[in-house]
Amino acid sequence: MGRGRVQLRRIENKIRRQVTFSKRRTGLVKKAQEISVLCDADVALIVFSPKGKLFEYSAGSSMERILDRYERCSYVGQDIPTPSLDSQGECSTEYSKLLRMIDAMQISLRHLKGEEVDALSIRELQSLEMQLDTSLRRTRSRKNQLMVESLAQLQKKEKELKELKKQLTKKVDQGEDIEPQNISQGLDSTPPCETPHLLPGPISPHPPLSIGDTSQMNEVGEEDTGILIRSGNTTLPHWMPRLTGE
Amino acid sequence: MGRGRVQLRRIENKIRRQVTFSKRRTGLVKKAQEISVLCDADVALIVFSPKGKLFEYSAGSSMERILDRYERCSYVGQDIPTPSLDSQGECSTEYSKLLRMIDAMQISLRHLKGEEVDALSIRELQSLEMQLDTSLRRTRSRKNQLMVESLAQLQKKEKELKELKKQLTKKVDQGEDIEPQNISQGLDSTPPCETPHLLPGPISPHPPLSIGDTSQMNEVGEEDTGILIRSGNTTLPHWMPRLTGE
DNA sequence: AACTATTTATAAGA
DNA sequence: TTCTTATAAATAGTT
Repeated sequence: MGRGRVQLRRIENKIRRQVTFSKRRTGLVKKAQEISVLCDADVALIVFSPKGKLFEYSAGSSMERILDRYERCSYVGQDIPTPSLDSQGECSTEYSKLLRMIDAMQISLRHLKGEEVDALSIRELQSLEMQLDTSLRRTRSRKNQLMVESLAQLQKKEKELKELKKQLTKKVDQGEDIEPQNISQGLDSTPPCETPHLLPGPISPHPPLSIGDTSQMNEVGEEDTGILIRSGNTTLPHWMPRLTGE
Repeated sequence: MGRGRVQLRRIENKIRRQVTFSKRRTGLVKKAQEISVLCDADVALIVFSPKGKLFEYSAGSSMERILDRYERCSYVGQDIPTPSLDSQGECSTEYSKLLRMIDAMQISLRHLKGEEVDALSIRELQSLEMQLDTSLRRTRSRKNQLMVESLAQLQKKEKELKELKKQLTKKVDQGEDIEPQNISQGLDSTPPCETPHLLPGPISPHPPLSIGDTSQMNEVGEEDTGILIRSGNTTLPHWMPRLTGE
């Protein structure tokens, strides 16, 4: 996408490489954000420039959360790190203990994930079934609880916004000046539901990739309008349709 | 890039969302690879589909390496030269890795057991819910399969016994002598029921007759030699009561 | 999974 | 770095 065909190899010219890096990093982040929004996915992106500078971006959840989740997922079914040359006897004793533990846990995990159930007896299957049933109940219950809370928050927010709008309209009609801070105050103060995924992040020193659109990636803005309702409308969270749709 | 302008919001149509996710995920990975090659950068990309499936990609270094580096960076602020492969504390490095692994797995286990679900976000709860639902289906399906097979075996056995009985009665009526060994062959050779789990492979093509409860199709389906159960009496297996109980 | 009409991303240039 | 522009790429809708 540019005036020349792209060669898939390292750009030798230092300047050009730096420029390309900057541009493409921006593009990558934008793509990441788009897939997150469009497809309701959690995305984490970590980039180290050749100079060792860190750039990070996450969408859907915080980076920390996504990385935790990643570890949880990737460990399951993962082969156990090679017991690098058990050199010391003491070491390997403890080590093998852990290995056995991991082994057992992996089996449990697989069963709870419905894998390898062919290896189970009827008795075991029954107990597993009960366990899963309980888990499912609790999970659904908790999910519902959060949804209800979230919904309440949204309704409250909507109400506040309407009120605010009314006041603003009134002031404008009176030709008065409006304190921007008032607006912020009105919109802020949100402890509630599912974090919207702004960067809590440490990095990204350089800023504002003011690319042509609503990029919410960057800078640690101290304040933020926070939750789900940006762009001043009543957009509902992604799970909302389920309340009525199913 | 497509026939319509892209709306920056969640795609409601499930199919379209899934397709878009797949396409864009591919694109994202490609971009990540390109920036890595062109600009000599290390890139790590982690994506969770809305269903909770993990996709990962890394370029320049291994995912593990990049995440380690990330953690170090995010604590401090700037890069630290790559630590050459475990050179010093081989033992403790490996060991602590196992510990972390165990830690992560324990959390997964708890969640799958419906414990500590309060710590999860709505998103995560949804994905957990789907996972559990799948597991439950599979477990029930497999259980049913075993029950059906077990039942079939029992019926077959019963039939054989009746046949045997008929023959014996006949012979007795004819006043003939009967070989005790014949009887033994017919009746014995039987450990307790509930043995259908020694099979190496998938079992039985019998459709899951709706015995226990409603369950869905199971992806298993292979040849079956109809081996199993060597049960030789008409004692019902322990799970029988549930057939009527549920 | 393939095919295009379009929209997007971006390499060069300024 | 940022803007502009010509062009290469990505991809939404369709088959």
